[in-house]
Amino acid sequence: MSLVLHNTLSGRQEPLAPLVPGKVGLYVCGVTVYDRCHVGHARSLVFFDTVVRYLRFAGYDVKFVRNITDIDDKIIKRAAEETIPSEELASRYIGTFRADVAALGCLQPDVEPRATGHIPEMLDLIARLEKRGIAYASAGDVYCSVARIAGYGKLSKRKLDELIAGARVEVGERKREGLDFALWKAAKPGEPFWGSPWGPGRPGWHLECSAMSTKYLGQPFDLHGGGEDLIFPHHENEIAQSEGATGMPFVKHWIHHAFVRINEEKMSKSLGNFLTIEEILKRVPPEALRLFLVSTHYRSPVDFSDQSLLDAQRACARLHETLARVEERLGGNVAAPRGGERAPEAAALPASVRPFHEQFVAAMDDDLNSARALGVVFDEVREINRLLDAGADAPAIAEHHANFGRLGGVLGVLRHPAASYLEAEKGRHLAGAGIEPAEIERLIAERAAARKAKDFKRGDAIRDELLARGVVLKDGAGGTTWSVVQS
RNA sequence: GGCGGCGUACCCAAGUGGCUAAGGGAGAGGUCUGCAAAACCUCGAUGCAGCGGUUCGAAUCCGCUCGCCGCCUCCA
Repeated sequence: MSLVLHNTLSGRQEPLAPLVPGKVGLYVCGVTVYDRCHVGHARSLVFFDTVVRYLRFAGYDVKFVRNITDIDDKIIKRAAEETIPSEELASRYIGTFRADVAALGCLQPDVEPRATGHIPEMLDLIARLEKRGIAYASAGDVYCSVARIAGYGKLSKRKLDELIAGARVEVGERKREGLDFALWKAAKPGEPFWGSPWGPGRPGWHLECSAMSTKYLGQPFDLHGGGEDLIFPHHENEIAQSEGATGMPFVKHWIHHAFVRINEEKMSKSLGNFLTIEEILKRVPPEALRLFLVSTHYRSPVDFSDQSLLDAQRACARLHETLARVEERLGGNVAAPRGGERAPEAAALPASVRPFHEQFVAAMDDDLNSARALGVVFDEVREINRLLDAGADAPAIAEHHANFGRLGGVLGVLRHPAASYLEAEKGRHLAGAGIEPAEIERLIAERAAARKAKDFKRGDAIRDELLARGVVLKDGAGGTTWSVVQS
C-alpha cells in the first residue's frame, strides 16, 4: 500500500516515488501579499497542510517550502494608492497572512522564502537563459522566448500554435511574441528596483518560484503544487524557465487543487465575492473551517455557503463532544497525539483500532481522499460512543483515543483537548449573545433549587429561557453543565 | 472558439463495473431522562441530470441531449 497521487503533468494517478527514498521535497506557491487572505487561500493552506501532515504520518521526511511573493505589480499598485512604500504594504499583509496561518493551525513550512530575498538567484537564472539564447533583453526588460522552449504547454495541455492564435495578450513593443513573458521588468520612475546587468528593475512573477524552489529543493524535485488557476501560465512558465536554463527536468509531480466557489462562482478578489479567513474565524472555530474544506476531495470545487459552514460546525462539535467524553473517562491521563507525527505500523496497533487506521490510510493513499478519510473518523466516533455507553474500561477507550486523535490530527481537527475547544466555542457565542457566564451559573443554581423543590415548571422555564439565548443545559450525575448551540 | 471538470437523498458529500449506494447536517420513531440535552438503536435515494447503447451485470464504460463551472488575462 502506498500513496497514489494525481499528476497534472501526466493527467493520471501515479504512485508517489520520491527521488530519494523516504524523503519528499514539496514546493507550494504561496500568496502575494497585497491584501487579506480569503477562504480560497484557506483551502490552499489547509490542503497542503494536510498533504504535509499525511506524508509525515506515512513516514516520509518532508521538506516543505512555501514562498511569499512580496514584490509584484499588484503590490506596487496598492502601495501607490495608499502612498506608502511597497515594503510597508507587503510587511502588513505578511503579518495578516501569518496570523491566518497560525489561526488555522497549519504547520510552519520548513523554508518560507521571499522573492525580495532572492534577487541574485533570479538574476543568475536570467543570465543562464540569456546565455542559452532563450532570454532576450529589450529596452531594460528581459523576456523569455517561448518559441525556444521545447515542449512548452505540456503541463497545461496546450499547443503552442493554439496559444498564439488564441492569445489575448497583445504583442508589446518590447516583446517579440505575444506569449513571451517577462523575466525582468525595467523600473518606471518611482517604482522599487534592484540593480541588474540589464538595468534597474524587478523580477517577473514566475521567476521567483523557479529560483527559490530549486535553491531549496534541487532540480529536479518531487512535488510542486498550487491552485489550479496557476497551471497556466504560472507553472507552465516556471517549467520553461527552469528546464530552459538547465536542460534538466524541473518537477516530477504536480498537484493542483480546485477552487472555493460561492453562489456557483469562483471566489476571487477580482469578482469581489470573497470572505476573509479572519471574518470566517469570527463565526466558527478553525477546526470547523478545516473540516468544511477537507470534506470535499481537493480536485473538486467546494461551494461555500452559510448552511455548509454551519453543518461543518455541528459535525465538528460532534467530534469534540466525543473527545470530551473520552477525556472525562480517562481522567487526567490524556496525552493526546497532535498529528504530523509518524504513525505506528498497522501491525503494531491494537486490533480494536486497526480497521479504522487501515481504512483511513487506504482513503488517504487514494489521491488524498480526505472526504472518505473523514468518514472513517466518524465511524470511529460512533464506535467510541458505543463503548462509552457500554461502560468499556479505560484501556479500551485509551486505544481509541490515541488512534482517533492521530487520524483527526492528520486532518487538523483534533489538535487540542476538547475542553479548550468547547470553552472557545462558549466564548465566541457569549460574546455575540450578550450573556455572562455568571448569569448562567446564577440561573442554573436557581433552577437546581426549583428542581429540588419539585417545581419542575419553574425549572423548565429557566431552561427554556436559556435555550432561547443559545445556552443548552445538560443534567448529569455531577450536576448541571452547559454548552452553546452551534448556529 | 480551444482545453478541462461537474450534475448522487431535504442540504453537503464519498463511491468510477458486481456485497445491503460511506460519512456529516437536517428530519421521523425508539432507548435513557421528572422533562430535556448528549449518546446509542432504527428509518430514510429500488435509485445516482435525461435518453439511448455496450455488458451476465453500470451511478461507475460509450454516444447524444439538457444544466452548471473553471482555465485560455492578475488570481489559491
